[in-house]
Amino acid sequence: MHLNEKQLRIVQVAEKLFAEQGFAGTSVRQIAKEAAINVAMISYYFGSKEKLLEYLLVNRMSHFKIDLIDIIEKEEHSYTQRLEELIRILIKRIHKNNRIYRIIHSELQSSFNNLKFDLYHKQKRENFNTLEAFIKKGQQAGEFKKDVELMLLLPTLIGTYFNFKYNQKFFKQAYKLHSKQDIDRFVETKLTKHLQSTIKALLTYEN
Amino acid sequence: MHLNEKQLRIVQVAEKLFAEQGFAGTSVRQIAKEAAINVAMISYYFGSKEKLLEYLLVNRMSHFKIDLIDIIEKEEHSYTQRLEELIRILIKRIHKNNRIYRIIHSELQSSFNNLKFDLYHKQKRENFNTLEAFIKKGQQAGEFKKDVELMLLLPTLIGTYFNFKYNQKFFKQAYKLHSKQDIDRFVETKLTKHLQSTIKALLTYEN
DNA sequence: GTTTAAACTAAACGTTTGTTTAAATTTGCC
DNA sequence: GGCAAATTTAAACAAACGTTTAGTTTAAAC
Repeated sequence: MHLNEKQLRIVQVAEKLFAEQGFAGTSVRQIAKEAAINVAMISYYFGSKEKLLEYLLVNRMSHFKIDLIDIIEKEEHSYTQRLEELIRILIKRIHKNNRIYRIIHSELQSSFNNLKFDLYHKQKRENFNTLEAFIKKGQQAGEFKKDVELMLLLPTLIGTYFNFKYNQKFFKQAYKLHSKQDIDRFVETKLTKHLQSTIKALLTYEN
Repeated sequence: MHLNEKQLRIVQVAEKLFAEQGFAGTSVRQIAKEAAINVAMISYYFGSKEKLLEYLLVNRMSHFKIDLIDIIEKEEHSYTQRLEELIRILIKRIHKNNRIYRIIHSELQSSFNNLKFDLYHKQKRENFNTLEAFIKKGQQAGEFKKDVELMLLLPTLIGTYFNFKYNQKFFKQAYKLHSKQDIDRFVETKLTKHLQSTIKALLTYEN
């Protein structure tokens, strides 16, 4: 499905508002107003508000699968170096797509019909498998220690980012992050470095 | 304000539903039905749906301030031991109050009038200050290394927990956590241990 | 210039929303 | 038992909700 200019505007506004106010907290009239289109166009193009969300999720989720393979297989670098690069890419990707993650987080628990979240779970598992395989190889190579709860590595990475995001107002004043650029830079530098140090320490520190 | 039986039921049901479905996604009629009271009673006792949320937030937030002092000042234990105990208590507390945290996370970004969140920010800062003071003492004692992004320690702790929580369906099947007790035990053991190892590694591992 | 399908609009639809009302019931006090 | 206040109820309220309708405009094809 190729989106025309108006459809694109609807999707973009919906993504922003769903992320900020939740699905139930956003009315189709608000979307229409902000996208400068008639309310009926949402039903006309997407069928319903629910289906607009579905379109959003399914189409944006395809960006989720992280091309970690390229980084992981760079055998000229140490496992630690590759781990750092991997974390950098992961956080960059999540920061870029943080809106769709926020929508999923809030809708995942309410919706009983989790059919549209199957893809999410599938990609989550794939990402985990890739990461697990990499770390196990690093453990065999003796660079990473064993006895680590691998399943909780991604929650620590992703969770740290989102707890920062959810408490943005708090960190904005603490770190004097005034503009969007300030925040982008903070995520790219301080937050990424923190996570690199943390996971590296966990995987290499003995006892 | 002392709550009678019905008021208590309203507050408990509201907390559950707001956490699961969001504030906008929950209707007063649904709260009334689940609490087995008449819809009008919500307005009668709390004034409005909005004020019910406010009551919930203000009253439950008083549980947030963590009595870390007792642990921190146990000078017969090493800083590392105290750190581990501190993390255990923190996660236990968050897990117990996870609903109110979820409500705050989702409403914090939507509400412009963040007056009712001032208390939240205040307590967040206090908790951070306590933790910061403790770690700095540990650094002076030579037990903890320097050059750590202290401000991001709590996001890593709390964020890991909530990313686990938000993806509960995923972890339920991965770890075969069928009952609520299974989850409680997982949080108490595996997740807590993971965080203890992680933060300990970060604070003690050199380079 | 006429035809046809797609794009678009304003208005109306039936529900559901949070809240109020007015009457009924319960409670505690004398 | 009688009375006033507090509690509880069902019904009604206006406003907002997502969606549909019926009609108009636009644009391309012939």
